[in-house]
Amino acid sequence: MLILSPSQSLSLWHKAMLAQVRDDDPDLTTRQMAILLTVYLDPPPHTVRGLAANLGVTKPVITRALDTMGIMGLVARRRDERDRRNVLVQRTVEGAEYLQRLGDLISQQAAETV
Amino acid sequence: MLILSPSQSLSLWHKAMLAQVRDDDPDLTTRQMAILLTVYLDPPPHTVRGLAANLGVTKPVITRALDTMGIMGLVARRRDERDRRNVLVQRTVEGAEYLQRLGDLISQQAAETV
DNA sequence: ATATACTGTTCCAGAACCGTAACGAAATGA
DNA sequence: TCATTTCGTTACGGTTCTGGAACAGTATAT
Repeated sequence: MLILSPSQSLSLWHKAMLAQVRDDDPDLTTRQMAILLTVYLDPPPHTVRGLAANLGVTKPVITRALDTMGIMGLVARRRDERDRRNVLVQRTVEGAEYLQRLGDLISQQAAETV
Repeated sequence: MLILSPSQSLSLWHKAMLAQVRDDDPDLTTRQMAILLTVYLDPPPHTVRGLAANLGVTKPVITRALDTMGIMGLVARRRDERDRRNVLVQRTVEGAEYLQRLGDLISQQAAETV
C-alpha cells in the first residue's frame, strides 16, 4: 500500500520520462515497455497470443515488438517443444539488467520527489 | 521524500503502462509525454528551443510533437508578441484534464501496489 | 541600410509503427 | 486420412516518427 498523491505521481512520471528521453538509448514504445515488463514481472509461460490478449492488442503487434526487442537483446524467443505452434517468450540477462536500471532510476527519482 | 523500492517502482511502472496500452486513446510517445509534462509542471514560458534544449532533442521533434498534441487538443501554440520569433507553448483545459486523469491513475495503481 | 544572428517550420529520405488480411506449420477431431 | 482449428508470422498499404539540412520571418548590430 503505497501513498502517492496524483501530484506526486505526475512529478515522478515526469522525471522518469525525462530520464528516458535524455539518455542515448532509443526509447521503447509504450507497448514495447508494457510487453517487456509483463514478461519479466508476470509468471511464465508467455506466448504471443497470451501477451496479445493480456494487453488488448493484435498478435502482429506482439510479433513486431518481439522482433525489435529481440534485436536489442531484451527478450528471446523459443519454440514450445510440447506444442510446436507456440512460441515462448523468454527473459535475457540483458533484459533483466535493463529493467533493473529502470527500477533503480524510478526509485531514485521517487526519493528526490517532495 | 518518497520511499519506493526498485521492485515497487517496476511494478508501478508496469501497471501504469498496462493501463495506458489497454485504454482506447492512442498512446503518446515517450517524447510527447515528456514534453507534455514539462509544459504543465515546469513554470512558463515554454518555447520550442527551450523544450528542445531541456529534453536534449532537435527542434523538429518539438515542432512535430506540438503539431500532434495540438490536434489532440492537449497543448496550444501562441506567438510571443514581444519577440515574434518565439512560439509560446500553452496549456489547455483538455490537456490539464488529461494529466489529471493520468495522475489519478498512477496514484490509484500505487495504492494497489504491495 | 545591410549584414548577421536567431527562431520555428518545412522538406527530404529512411525507418518503424499501425491494422487487416492472408499465410504456412502444427495440432486436433471426425 | 482429411478437414478444421489454432498457432505465430508475413505481406500489404498507410501513417508517423526520425535526424539533417534548408528555409522564411524576426530581431539585432554595425
